[in-house]
Amino acid sequence: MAVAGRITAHRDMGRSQFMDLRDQSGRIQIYAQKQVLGDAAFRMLKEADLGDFIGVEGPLFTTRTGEVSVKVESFVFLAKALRPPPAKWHGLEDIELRYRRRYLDLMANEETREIFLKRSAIIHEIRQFLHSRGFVEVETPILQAAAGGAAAEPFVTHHKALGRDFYLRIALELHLKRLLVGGFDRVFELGRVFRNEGISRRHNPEFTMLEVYQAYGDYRSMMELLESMVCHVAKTVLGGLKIDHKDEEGNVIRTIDLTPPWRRVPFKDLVKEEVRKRTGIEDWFALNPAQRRKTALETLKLEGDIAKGAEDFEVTKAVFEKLIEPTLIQPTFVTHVLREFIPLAKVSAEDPDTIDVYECCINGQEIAPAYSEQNDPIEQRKRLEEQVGEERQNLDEDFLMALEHGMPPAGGLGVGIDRLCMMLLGRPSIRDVILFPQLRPKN
RNA sequence: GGGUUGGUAGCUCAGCGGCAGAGCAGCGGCCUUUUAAGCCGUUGGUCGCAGGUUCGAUCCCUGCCCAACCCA
Repeated sequence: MAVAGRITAHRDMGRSQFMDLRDQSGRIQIYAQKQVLGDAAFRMLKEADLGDFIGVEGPLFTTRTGEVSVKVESFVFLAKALRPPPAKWHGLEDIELRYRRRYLDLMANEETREIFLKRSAIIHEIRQFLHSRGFVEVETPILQAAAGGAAAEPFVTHHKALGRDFYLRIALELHLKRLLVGGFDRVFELGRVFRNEGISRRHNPEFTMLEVYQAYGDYRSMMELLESMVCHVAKTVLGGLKIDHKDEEGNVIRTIDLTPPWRRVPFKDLVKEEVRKRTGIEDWFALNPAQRRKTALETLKLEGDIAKGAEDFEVTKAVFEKLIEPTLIQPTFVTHVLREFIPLAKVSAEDPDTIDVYECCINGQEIAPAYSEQNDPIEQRKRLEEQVGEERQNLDEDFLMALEHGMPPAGGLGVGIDRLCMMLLGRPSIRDVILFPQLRPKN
């Protein structure tokens, strides 16, 4: 038997010694005896520190207490640790150190290793699922001359040779749609996007996004796709569709039930009902913009959530995001979202104020929006020009030109992978599911 | 941005005006089936940073840095 790994514990008995070796696959105990190794070699093995890596050879045997162990006949030093590992019993509890020096957290805490092994499995199963449905995985530029596809502040960087600034992408959308124009009917990209915003329990400035586009589909087919994909992942990685979230004492604080079909409810119905419950106003959307603003600020107490110059639709958006989204714990497709929210989606035939879009909320957070993609080049130009206003340099002219060559009707889906992991793994902070979350640099 | 809590040895923490402490890790011993091994001994500090009050500050005050949580 030959094994190698890091020394994580040693129990010195004088003329014999037990050690625990660990690698990614687990832990094994080794047993060394002076009588077997000889004075010099035995002494050298005892010199090894916690954290060192060694390889040992020898037969397997079972100890008096029943543990299968390797009896060391020979060993070799593989690597030296100059600094000690975190304490064996308490592990590493300091939350700041766990984020800043994740390697120590991984060394010390089994739970952390579990989370990131499962995150890896989740991403693997997402790829499996999409491949099985004929989707092609692609990679598109991260450095972009104009950052489009979402309303978010981009990071700016600089290309020396070209002598100009570039933006880090804030979404994958516009390049994937170019591929639809090019004839790739089923594409997806799983990659990092960057948004120049604050850091919180739910926001990391760089995060992982999945976007999927399916020609000849629409937002309804994207419901089936998302439901099936998330259920596939939950079954294969977690073994079931019911997910318990626990507090720090291990008490179950909520159970998320992913059993399809998920609830479907129009955006306006949700807002009307919530406003009626809180204010008695029968129809929020029958109010005029001034009344809406006054109600939101004074009765609903959203003064901090609505900017001074906020547009009317942003007032309604704040009502949804602050008062309704946090209550959507069980999977819910919020459909028929107001058209101003997303300029890249098709207007709904049923209600021209709204678009063929859903926002899928689970665990009190928006996890995935999807829409019937706007593919009318003239309408698309109009909507994007309205959105950017005077700032024409933010208009992606190449994308608009691509659309003019004809894009098939398509359903598109975006999934915040980090938030999906939070939901599936029951973690309350995005930092718990990102290996190296962004913190303020120390010193 | 505001509030609350925290930052003391490598790790986990106590101490809260009067010599800087414990457990684990480390180091030196004893111990040939242990597993949080055990026993004896022992080293280790910019008490987050900078000022202030005081005979004397880890402790009280002010400012700043970092973090977690809550609020906006």
